[in-house]
Amino acid sequence: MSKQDGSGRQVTAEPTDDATATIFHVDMDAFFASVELLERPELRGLPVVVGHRSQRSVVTAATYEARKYGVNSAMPMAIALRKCPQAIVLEPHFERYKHYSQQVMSMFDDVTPLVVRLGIDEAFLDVRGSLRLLGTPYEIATRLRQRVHAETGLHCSIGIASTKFVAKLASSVAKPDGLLLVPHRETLAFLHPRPISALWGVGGRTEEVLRGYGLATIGDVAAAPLDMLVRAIGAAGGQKIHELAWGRDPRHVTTESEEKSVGHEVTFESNVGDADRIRSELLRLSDQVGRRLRAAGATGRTVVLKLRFGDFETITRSKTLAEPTDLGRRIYEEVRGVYETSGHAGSFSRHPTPLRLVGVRMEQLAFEGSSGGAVGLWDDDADWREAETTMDALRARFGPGSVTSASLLGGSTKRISRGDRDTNGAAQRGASATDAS
DNA sequence: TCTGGGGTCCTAGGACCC
DNA sequence: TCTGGGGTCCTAGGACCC
Repeated sequence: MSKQDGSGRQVTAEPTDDATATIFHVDMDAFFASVELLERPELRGLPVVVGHRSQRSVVTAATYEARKYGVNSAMPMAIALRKCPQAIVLEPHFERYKHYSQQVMSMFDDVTPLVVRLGIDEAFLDVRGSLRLLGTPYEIATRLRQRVHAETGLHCSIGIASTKFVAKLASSVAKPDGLLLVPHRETLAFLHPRPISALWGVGGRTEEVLRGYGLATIGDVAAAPLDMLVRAIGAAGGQKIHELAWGRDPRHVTTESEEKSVGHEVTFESNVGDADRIRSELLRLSDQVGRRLRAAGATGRTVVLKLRFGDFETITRSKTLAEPTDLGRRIYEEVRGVYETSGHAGSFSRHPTPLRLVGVRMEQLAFEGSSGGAVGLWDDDADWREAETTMDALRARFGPGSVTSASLLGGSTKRISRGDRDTNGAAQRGASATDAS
């Protein structure tokens, strides 16, 4: 059924030129960790994890040597180090990852225009239109893997199938540094023996529920009556996994869609009860969100405040505005209003429940040029827009941390900026330049 | 020494309108 | 007079994914 290819990895024996399987899922192997090892080749073969060493951090990536000890990404760093005390912890360098990501993604673009990026280290490709020019899917994938390694030193795995879901599953089976083609007619034989947790959308909770119904494999889900699945996990989810279990997945590899929300959040090193400190974080986060919106040419209509308490209980409170905005200052006004009425700052303000996380998100985005008409603005907002645009320019020149809206707001928020330790000398200079304008 | 930060999608209830 | 049905918007929470 399957054989080893030249690099010692599993591939299906036949037929490798199955033109019904043209969808690739390309997944970089232990991406962040592998990029770090390019700079630290002496650490090859050792258990390496990427992540902060701080109290509340989690593992961002782990080499396969570390995974042998049960270490996985998203695992609390404390637990990872308990499982593998000799693990070498490296700080993440996101700019580096972005750089390699762009390099690799542009190689995908050379193969086909039908590329959908999934985060920083994965993509779907449909090579349907490239067969005549570039060869069979198997040949295209083999050359692509070789090129990625030759030009970056990184390894990737590729799953090839007739649908996205099966391709993704195939790449996970092929990992690491592998290639697996599942011909269309072998789809069900490939799917049905696998555990339900392999289904897209089935995480820990859903797996538990489905196991309660006696379902263990994808084949069990395929054989289960649809109304039982709907009763178990809801209408949409039930339908979806039933379709996936039969190898049906209508999603095409099409160009990416617009973002639906933009947000930032922060987990404190230790819980914070002080409402003023929370307000200053909200200002900083609102400012970041506004900056992201302006850079994307978008405005948002709904602001969402997120609070996580010491016991991990998480609440959100939102408010939809009459007018959309892309200004950090407006976002802050609204999110602060929501915060003041959330009960955290209000009646308990003398002894607020300590928070472990605060977040700010904008939803209901509208993009420049898209329908919906012009954004209505108050005169006041026009002035602020000018000020924040100036801040954007200063940041572009002097660095991201050079100006903060705390320094810009001045006056009543001086109290807040005092707690903002990011404000440095450059920020002060930037702020006065802005104030003068 | 227990849980990041960026998101998407779904559900469900209530308000409101016709 | 004691109560329909459909549609849309808003809000809150939760599961899941990378």
